[in-house]
Amino acid sequence: MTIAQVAERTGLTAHTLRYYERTGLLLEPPPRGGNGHRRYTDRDADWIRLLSRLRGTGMSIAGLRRYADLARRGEDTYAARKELLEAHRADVVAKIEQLQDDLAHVDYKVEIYDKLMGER
Amino acid sequence: MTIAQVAERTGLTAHTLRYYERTGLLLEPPPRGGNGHRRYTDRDADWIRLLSRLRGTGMSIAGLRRYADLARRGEDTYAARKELLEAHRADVVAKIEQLQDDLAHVDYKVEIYDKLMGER
DNA sequence: GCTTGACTTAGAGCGCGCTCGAACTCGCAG
DNA sequence: CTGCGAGTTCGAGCGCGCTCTAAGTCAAGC
Repeated sequence: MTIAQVAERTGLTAHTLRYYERTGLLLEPPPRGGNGHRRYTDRDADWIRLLSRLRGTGMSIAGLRRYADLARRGEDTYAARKELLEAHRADVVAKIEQLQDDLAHVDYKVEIYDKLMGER
Repeated sequence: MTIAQVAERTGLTAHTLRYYERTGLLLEPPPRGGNGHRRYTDRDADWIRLLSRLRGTGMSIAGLRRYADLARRGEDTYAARKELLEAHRADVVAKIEQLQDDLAHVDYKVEIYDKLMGER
């Protein structure tokens, strides 16, 4: 798979994919074809999709790097990786709750406008 | 109320409060006491808390400014303000859904670790 | 009178996560 | 042979939202 195809499949840009690689987020740098172009496997793409989803939930690049570092060290780190994900999960749940709470106040404000405008 | 008290009540820092003022997020600059210090009213604090909550839900500074600009123009803009909030609300709801979706994938990944580790 | 502490200003600096530009190399189609 | 398009590298630049520094003012307490 070319970098453009991975970009397509993950929703990231080719620029970002190279940046992620540079910054140590891939398990290993994808090998190159004869022309020097990166050749990604499906597993690479799956890994990157996971990264992308973790980013989507607000995990920092540093967090992703920690996770990648663990993953690179093999199955000894299953427990640590699971813990990392669970800790992150808790963060996300808290964030969602905070969002819902803030949203309730926004809703309240909208209601006030309804009343001010005569409940049209 | 002093800037420190508003900071306390809103969870923002005094630095940030001055920054928000500079950047046009307040309805009007708070008047100064004899010593040149800002004197905030409860209504100021309420407004800032709303700003803070909107920020908390991911509204950009530019979005807050648009909202503040409308608010400053008086009751003619009730409808516009309500629309702005409702549009933002929709964004937030979408974001929450996306978070939950991404979270489901993280959960799935955690389960995989459970299995790999023998469901301890 | 001096220190302390809370405030003031203008403006610089920063951390994050990209994002882009410039210059280059390939392989291929016309 | 000449483009063209897709890739490459390195490094700079950027947008956002603060965050902080430096230097100053003022009021109150010792």
